[in-house]
Amino acid sequence: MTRLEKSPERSSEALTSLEVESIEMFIGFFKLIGLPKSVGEIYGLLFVSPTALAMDGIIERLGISLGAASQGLKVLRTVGAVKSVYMPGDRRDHYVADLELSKFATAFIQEELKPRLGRALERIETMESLARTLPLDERSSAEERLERLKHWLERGESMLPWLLRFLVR
Amino acid sequence: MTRLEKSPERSSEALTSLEVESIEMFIGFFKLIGLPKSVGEIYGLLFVSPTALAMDGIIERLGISLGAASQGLKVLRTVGAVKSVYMPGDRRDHYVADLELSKFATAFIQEELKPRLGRALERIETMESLARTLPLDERSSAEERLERLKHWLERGESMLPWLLRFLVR
DNA sequence: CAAAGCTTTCAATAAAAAATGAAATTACTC
DNA sequence: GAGTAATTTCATTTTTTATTGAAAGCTTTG
Repeated sequence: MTRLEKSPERSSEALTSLEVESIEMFIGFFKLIGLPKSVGEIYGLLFVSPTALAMDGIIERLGISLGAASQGLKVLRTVGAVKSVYMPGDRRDHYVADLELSKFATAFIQEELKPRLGRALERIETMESLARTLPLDERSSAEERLERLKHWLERGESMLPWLLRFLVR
Repeated sequence: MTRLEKSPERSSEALTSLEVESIEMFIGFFKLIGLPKSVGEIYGLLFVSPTALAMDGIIERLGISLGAASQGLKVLRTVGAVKSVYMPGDRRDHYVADLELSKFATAFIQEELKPRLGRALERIETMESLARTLPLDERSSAEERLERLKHWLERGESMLPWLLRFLVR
């Protein structure tokens, strides 16, 4: 059975302007949530790709390294932004962009925002006990501030479920 | 009229545990929205400070450089996270933390999120015209994806005013 | 208006983050 | 199960970002 000549498509051709636009846009979005350029590049390319792409195709097209591609795809997979698709007769993994864009935001909220708010609220408990050991004049101002911060964090925390619901539809 | 001996308070004493907790917490929050450590340090210190602090006090207490302090305070001022307070008989500026914590989030939304969404939506227009020049088979998949992304971005944009209203009370 | 105090600026340096690619690992094929 | 293809890992290098501190620029004071 004759096997593939690897990625015969337009692997090493220059990026089209459509691809460039997409890539630039997603680089920006991903940077916003703290992900490196290479991750945005990969997603941007996949987003406008009409076919699933194998890792070596991505590498050639974007001119990034093996390591960056592998790690970038791992991130995208764990965030659910990309999924791999079975291609009969080809042993490479092939990737497509998952179009549920809300997943990025959701992952960011669940994995960054929510835990950070939780930890901050714990920290405030600690700070409140520390404040109780202060001389009275300093104590009251510290306590007021902590109270205020706590309030605000709780407010933020209470908003997250709503936000998540909004995002998933 | 006898003038100040500069910052007679506890300027160069080690940080208290309360201060350390506060600083660590704010470093984390500020990093989340892409601001450097020094900015978080300054805000964290000011947040639990019962008195307004001058720049040289901040420098001594935190052990950061003049430049970092000046630039950090500038950022905090422009974001509205800190305000300077007049201290009679002292020509240095004195800073206090603004307790309207929502300002950070608001500034982030107004200055990062909103413009980025706007630019992305423009970009999509461009991409839509580019897509129209594609061969038919590629064209329809690209158009579907763009349509979907556009929808999602518009949704996000429509949520921002609500979010802002929620944050400001 | 000169001198001193305070703040900002910015070129140089240091620290952190990301990318590279060779080597190790895993998975598939015959 | 040996051989090869695909993928991951990770020590090193590159790039990016933040910090430093000397010098310049304001402002106040006497």
